[in-house]
Amino acid sequence: MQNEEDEEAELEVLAEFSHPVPWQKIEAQGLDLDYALLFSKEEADALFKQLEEEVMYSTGEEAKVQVFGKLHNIPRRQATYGDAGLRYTYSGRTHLACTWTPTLEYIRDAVTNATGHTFNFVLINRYRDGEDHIGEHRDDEKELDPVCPIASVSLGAARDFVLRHRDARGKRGARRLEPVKLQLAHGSLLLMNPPTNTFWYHSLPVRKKVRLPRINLTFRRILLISRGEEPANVWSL
DNA sequence: GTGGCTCACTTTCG
DNA sequence: GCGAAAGTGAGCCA
Repeated sequence: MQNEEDEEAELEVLAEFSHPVPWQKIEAQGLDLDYALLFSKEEADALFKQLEEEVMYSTGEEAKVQVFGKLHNIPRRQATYGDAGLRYTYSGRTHLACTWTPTLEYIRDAVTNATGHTFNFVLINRYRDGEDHIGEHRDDEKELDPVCPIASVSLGAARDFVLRHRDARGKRGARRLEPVKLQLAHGSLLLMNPPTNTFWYHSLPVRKKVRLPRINLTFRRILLISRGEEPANVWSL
């Protein structure tokens, strides 16, 4: 009897977030992605609005990066939230994660419900319009749990997302591997499964025609460091 | 000491 | 005008 009640309670919890998620699998050499629409338009609209009110983005020196000897403002806004005490470094600067907000916890739990994975950290990138962007990079830091995918939730304007194999980059790519291009929609979830981030770089290029903002949340699981004080290095997409 | 890697802006080309 | 690609260096790390 008790077991039946437990099962019922568990089903209620699951139902809170359960959406019929029709996953789309995207595969190439060393690349393994799952893409789905996680939130309805109405729910995504509401979440976007709440995040606009709740999220506190980095300012000042934390929002700058040195590239080729010159200091630039990063072409987007960034914030980090997560379990207490988690830290990360960005271009030589260490940041402390803010504690979860109710909206971030809701989205995190929805992602967990849809994927079966748990996350202790989220990097938030806000792209004001199509001029804001991020260059090619990988999220392959050793502090990330190697078996846990990185889950990317998109809210707001749809933006192109481009992946390129590491051997196809540079003046003359060693191998002819076509880039993989996706459009990340409002309310969508993209899972980057291992070993994608070992072999593939990803970027969010400039798109002049995009006039509206986009908020991207990349949920990760950072391994807790038992000794030493090395911070985790975390990027984005 | 050395080599690999990283970041965004500017310029060039199609 | 737009998008893609190349060229640009200081700092960090193994």
